[in-house]
Amino acid sequence: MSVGNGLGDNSVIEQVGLNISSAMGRNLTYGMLDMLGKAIVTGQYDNQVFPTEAELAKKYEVSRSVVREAVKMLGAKGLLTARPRKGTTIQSTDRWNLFDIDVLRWLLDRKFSLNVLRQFTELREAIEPAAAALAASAHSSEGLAAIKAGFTRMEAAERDEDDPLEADIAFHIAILQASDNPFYAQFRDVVTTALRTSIRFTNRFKGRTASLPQHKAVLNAIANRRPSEAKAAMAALIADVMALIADAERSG
Amino acid sequence: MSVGNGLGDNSVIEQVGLNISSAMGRNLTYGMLDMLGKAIVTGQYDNQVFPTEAELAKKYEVSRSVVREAVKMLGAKGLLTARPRKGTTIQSTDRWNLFDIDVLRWLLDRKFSLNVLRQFTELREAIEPAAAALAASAHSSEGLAAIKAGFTRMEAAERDEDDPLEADIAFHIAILQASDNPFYAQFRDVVTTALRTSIRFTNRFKGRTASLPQHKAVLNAIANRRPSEAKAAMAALIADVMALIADAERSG
DNA sequence: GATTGCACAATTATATGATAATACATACAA
DNA sequence: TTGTATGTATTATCATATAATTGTGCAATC
Repeated sequence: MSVGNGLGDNSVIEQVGLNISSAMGRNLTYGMLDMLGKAIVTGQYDNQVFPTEAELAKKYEVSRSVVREAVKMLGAKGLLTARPRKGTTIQSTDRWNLFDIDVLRWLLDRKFSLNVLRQFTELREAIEPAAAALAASAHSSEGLAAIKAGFTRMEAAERDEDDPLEADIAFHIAILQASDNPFYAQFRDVVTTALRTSIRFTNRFKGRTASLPQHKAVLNAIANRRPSEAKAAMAALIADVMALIADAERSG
Repeated sequence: MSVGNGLGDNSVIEQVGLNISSAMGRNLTYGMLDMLGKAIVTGQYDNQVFPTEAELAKKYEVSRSVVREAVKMLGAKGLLTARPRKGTTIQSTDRWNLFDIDVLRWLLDRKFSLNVLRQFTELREAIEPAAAALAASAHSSEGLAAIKAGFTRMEAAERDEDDPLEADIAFHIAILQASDNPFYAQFRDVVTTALRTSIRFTNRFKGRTASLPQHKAVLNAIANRRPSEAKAAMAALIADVMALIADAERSG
């Protein structure tokens, strides 16, 4: 099945046909989702009209069903919109659902920008202290146990007996969950994704190890049900992260 | 085409067949999305296995393509997941993307959502003061102009020359946008949806009219580039909203 | 009796082709 | 200039067929 259509063959890949194969996802549709999503977010379609269903199907050698379902999912995430006769078009970036983990991952996978990391940390400065305060007043015994477990893992990581990043994440996630507010808990995957990606950066500076005493202060305040203390402790902790980023922005 | 299949005919509607018709959305697929999403969120499938594609297609009298594309969208929003042989299943609520405006709308549309409204306002208590602070230090001239415009609309609404709810929304949205941080700006649609829905509740008590002086304090602080003042003013404003909700929760 | 392997079946996944609906663009008419 | 008809490109919908996946149960084996 030849591919030399009228679209212009500007790359070897295009000539051969982009073989998605379910290696890229759990099936063709999810492979397509990931490939298109990444392409859109990285701006590969910026100065051209987005292809039609038929063109995408031909280019990626999949059926129109696969294309349509992937496009529908990208629509649900705010990246695309489709209209008869008009075609499929990329929505303006302010319509993108940044709290969708796929979108966030695509965003962070691209040429990583300190700017995005800073903006994200600005959000954490609002969310996490508030979550800590809520956790202090509302936590269940299991919630507190999870926070403690996270801290214990951080101590273990200090002794090289656990992964420091995963321990750190576990601690922060546990607090979000302990807030007993689904909107705060919602940031779980977002914080995880963003931290996991940003570690490349922050690792570069310190020998790592997020400050254990600061984390302990947060833990204690929550355990003793002191909301404003927990809030302040968490705010201090994230302020340090922010200072690190500001440093990096200055030094380039 | 008879519908008396083996699914059990427990309602008149089901006997006749649920006619989606594109009146429910811009087309059949979006109608299906809305109908299924609402049904899932309101718990209509809670104690039963979720229907298969074929069953849904028959029940709603649409083709499998329509069902599949709607299901894919609901999957992208975190509500559903599908596996061969296993069928389509509802994901646990902590996987639902609460910052998707459709999901949020379905959540708020259901009865007894005062609790959700309170939890959402707890989030606003963190987000909006921080956004106001950022807006105070980072706002552009257009950003400030939009905030002023929102306030002007609120003044007009006071004189019955504008819709008070829409004016209030415009003010808060403008601040989120002026923060110049896409993660904060992201809350635009969420805040809009939530406020628009919540008006039913808050309307019940006072003649409503969000406090004009309080909003003016926020505006002035931002205009004069005083972040901490803006933050405090906004926090006071939302604390009042929260008090209103707490009142409602007490009185039922 | 427990484990392993195989056949079967249910369900989603994919492909294909046909027709309908939508709405942009153009030409033509008033 | 405005309105109207018509052609046409694209998504929307339907129908049907086949493939892939995987849980279930039965049989074979140890």
